[in-house]
Amino acid sequence: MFNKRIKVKELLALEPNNQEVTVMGWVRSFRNNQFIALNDGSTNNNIQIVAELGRFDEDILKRITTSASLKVSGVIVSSLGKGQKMDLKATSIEILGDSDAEKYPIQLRNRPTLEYLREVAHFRFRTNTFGAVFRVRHSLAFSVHKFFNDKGFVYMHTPIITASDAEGAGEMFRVTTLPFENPPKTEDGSINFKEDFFGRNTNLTVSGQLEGELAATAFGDIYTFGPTFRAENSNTARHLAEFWMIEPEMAFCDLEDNANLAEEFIKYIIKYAMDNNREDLEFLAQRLADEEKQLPQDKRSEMSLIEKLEFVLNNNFERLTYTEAIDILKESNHNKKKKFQYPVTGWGMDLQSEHERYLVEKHFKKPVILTNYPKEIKAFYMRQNDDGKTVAAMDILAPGIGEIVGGSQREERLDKLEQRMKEMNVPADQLWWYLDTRRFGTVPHAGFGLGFERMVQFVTGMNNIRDVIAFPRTPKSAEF
RNA sequence: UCCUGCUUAGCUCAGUUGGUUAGAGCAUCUGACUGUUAAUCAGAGGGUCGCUGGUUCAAGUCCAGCAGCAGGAGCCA
Repeated sequence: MFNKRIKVKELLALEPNNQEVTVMGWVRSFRNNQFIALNDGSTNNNIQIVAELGRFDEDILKRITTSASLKVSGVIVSSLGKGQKMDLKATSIEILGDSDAEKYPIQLRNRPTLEYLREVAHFRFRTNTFGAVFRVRHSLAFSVHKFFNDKGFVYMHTPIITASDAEGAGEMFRVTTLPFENPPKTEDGSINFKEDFFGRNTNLTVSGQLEGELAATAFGDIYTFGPTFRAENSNTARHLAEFWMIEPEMAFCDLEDNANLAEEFIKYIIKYAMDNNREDLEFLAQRLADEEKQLPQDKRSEMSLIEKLEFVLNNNFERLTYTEAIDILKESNHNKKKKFQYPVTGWGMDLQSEHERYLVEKHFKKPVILTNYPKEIKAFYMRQNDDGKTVAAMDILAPGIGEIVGGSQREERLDKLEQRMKEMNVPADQLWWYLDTRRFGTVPHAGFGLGFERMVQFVTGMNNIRDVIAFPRTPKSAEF
């Protein structure tokens, strides 16, 4: 009979009037042999349980240790203390699970570092920071579905295992049941994938986009939201080997429609979190401010986390073309004083992180949508513009995070697409099904990919992507 | 993968020009106190100084290799 419990979040919303309630949760602290701060994950706020002196056996009190799990019944009364409006005056305390204080790895008074908490990721949800981060993450994920559902998009589950490595979005993880020792070989000595489970070489997906395009040419508007895998040896605060990506794809849609949707979408999910996770965001804002106190003045954020999110909601994203961005960079004092590590050589160059950061953080100081990149530095499926030099690509750059969205209008003209694939050595025969959509009822269409964890980073202010996913997979790390 | 830095108690960190028995705060344990808010006070226990090798009379300290972690870069979302 656990369903009689009230969640702490609901409980704290009540007016104390001697109501009898039962709560269950984990001990955050036990002060003065009398006051238990109990948390159940519904909110970072704890319910203070008062175990009146002499009312409970010494051997029960001794077992009330950090992170022990309790079932507590009692009545709620106005608190005599200052830190909270109500107390739960306990009539019964049941220890559901002991927690050996000598061995439990997180003692909150030690102010454990984020790095340390990654080593005990199975318990880090029991801290305020990760409680807030993962409740916000949930809201963002939920609002993604709500946003698209309300617009009539169809949610597609694109395959996790794929046979095409055609997009070239990065190194892939191989999926196989062949034995490591003595795999079957062909006559020329290479591995014979005909004998593998799928009868061909298969990998974990690096993007659901190509399959998404197939669905968009029937449903009109679709989106995917699923795990994505990149076997790159990237060791940064914004890369994971396993991450979640949202990829809408819209038929009858051009680059401008695409950018409009992306901006509306980002603002929508931020607004949703602001409306539904205010307390958690305020906590995270304070956490970030405290963390930045250690930094020199010029490295601190100009705005608080909340102010930054409000600013994003209330201002249009800056839109400019790649060509305009190069001009701004070239004319910038930063460049003239040769302060870029990679000099701005001119049109055609790929933008380095430092260039993107300059545009977003120094020049415009808000999210930027960059469009119409040189075709040489972009993927084969992007629609060629009439100038013959650029493609209808779009990247959205966010302050502090960098590229958060990458998208484009897709090349819907079969001849142009085939020509580009040939130029870029993309095997057209493997992608016959993709090309078929251009043969039968092709339509102008567009879409983008949004890295979910980077979005969570942006909203929570967490600097390291490993701290916004429950169990991060990075090179040399997959413990949990 | 490249560059830089770090690795000393359960956690966060000091540790001088190489020198005898390696320190602190917090946590933990024991006791006291009891309307606390990261409770407070007193005491106690707790270390193969990341690993391997080298230099030296002597290495936590110097050198080399390896590993892990962090930050930056590249690749990207």
